[in-house]
Amino acid sequence: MANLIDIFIERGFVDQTTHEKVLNEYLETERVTCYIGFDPTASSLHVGSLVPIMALAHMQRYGHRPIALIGGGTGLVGDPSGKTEMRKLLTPEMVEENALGIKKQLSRFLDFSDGKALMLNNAEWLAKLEYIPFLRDFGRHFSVNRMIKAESYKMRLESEEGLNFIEFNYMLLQAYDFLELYDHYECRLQMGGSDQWGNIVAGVELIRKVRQETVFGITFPLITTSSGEKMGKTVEGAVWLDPARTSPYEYYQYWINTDDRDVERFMALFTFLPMDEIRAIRLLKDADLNNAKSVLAFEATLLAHGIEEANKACHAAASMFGARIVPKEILPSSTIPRGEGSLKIEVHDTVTINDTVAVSVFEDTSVPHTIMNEEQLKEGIPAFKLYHMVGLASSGGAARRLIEQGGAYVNGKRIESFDYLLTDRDIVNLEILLRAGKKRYHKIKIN
RNA sequence: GGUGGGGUUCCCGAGUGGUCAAAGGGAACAGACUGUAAAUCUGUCGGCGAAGCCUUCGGAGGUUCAAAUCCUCCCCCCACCA
Repeated sequence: MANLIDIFIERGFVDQTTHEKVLNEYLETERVTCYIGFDPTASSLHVGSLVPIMALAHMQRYGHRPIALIGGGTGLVGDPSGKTEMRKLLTPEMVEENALGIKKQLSRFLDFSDGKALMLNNAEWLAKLEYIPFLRDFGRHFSVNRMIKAESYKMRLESEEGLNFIEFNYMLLQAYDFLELYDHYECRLQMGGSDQWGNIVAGVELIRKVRQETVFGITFPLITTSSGEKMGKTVEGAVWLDPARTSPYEYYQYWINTDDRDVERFMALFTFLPMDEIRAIRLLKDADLNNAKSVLAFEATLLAHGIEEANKACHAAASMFGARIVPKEILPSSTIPRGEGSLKIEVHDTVTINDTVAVSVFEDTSVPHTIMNEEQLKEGIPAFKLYHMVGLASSGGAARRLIEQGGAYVNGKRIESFDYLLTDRDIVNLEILLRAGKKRYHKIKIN
């Protein structure tokens, strides 16, 4: 079996590790249990959490047992690591609700059957802690002198806002989690983002002090895009894994818009495609590089939403932006639909305008859409109002500007005037295709 | 608790009575160029069917023909001292 650490390093998952050598041996010789904590700060995980999720998934693929630990207890305290501002404190009800959503999403990446992966909530043991016994048994092992030197607290200690006591305790609780998981699940490895280094090391040290045992930690690098942004941020906010918040179509679009420079790196991190194939895309350019982006988008959507949604998103993209045939030589292991045969777009009718946009009609609900009845259109509705209504513009004024700047298209044709009246005459095959700018689409479906 | 400094539009930040919907930068959006990428250039960037009007400068009052700007009270943040 290939050593997992090597796989992790090869795919870009590793920032720092503790006891590199011993950890290597440990992973080579045993079926291990490892854990990563997830903050239940929202009812959905987002793209920013994909690195830890993928790390757990890799673990499982190599026969190890991953534990996803929901921070139901620690979420009540708030982790200050790497944060410039204090976290909002969560109520127990919120944590409970969020944990449910998170489990659902993790189930797509991890197999929780037969104890092959576990999901635990640290509220289980943290809520029961008593202050005095906790301080006496564990608090005495923590040196404040060391804690305040921790990188994870540094930013806050130097900031104007400072660090308050509840947050200062976070590290102790996370260290205690590790101990708990070590005691009850033989978990000897904790992973996390690079901002978690201090918290992870605190756990490693606590276990050494109270159990005289060596346990391990791995941190992931903070993944940013080449333009310096954090992963998973768009104007609309985070890119969520919950299809109700970010539709599979938008999710697919997020990935297809990946910067050229990031394709190889992201492919290694966010898909399971073999590394030799991924390395090959380094040589691609222009259209072929775009094909590689399609594969990235497809594979990422496949993992997060399943094959059916991935196919739909892929077809929707093809119908909106033009079909791409991904050659067999590019990422051959990917199951992305390739070529004529597999790319089924039911084209009942194709209207080609200016040879640039093909409007095809087929059953799909991926592209954002609004349902209207024909009556509403009979008397006509000014374009800028419609654009605002369906959310392609944030206000009437914004819609007006958009149109005046030439960024609005109806059925592929640029509209010249903001008060262009859309009527039932604009309906083509029971829909009207609105476009804002180069890549934002919205369909009006009739009836 | 004391003293001093602050809270401005998405973010940073200028503005100390009218010329302020508020400089400048960033982000964002559109156009051109392209490959649904990046870079670059140009334009836009509170709301309203756009004339004018309305809302905005921590909150509430007040002075004034006129307030982001002056006065009063309150809330919050920071620094130093306790």
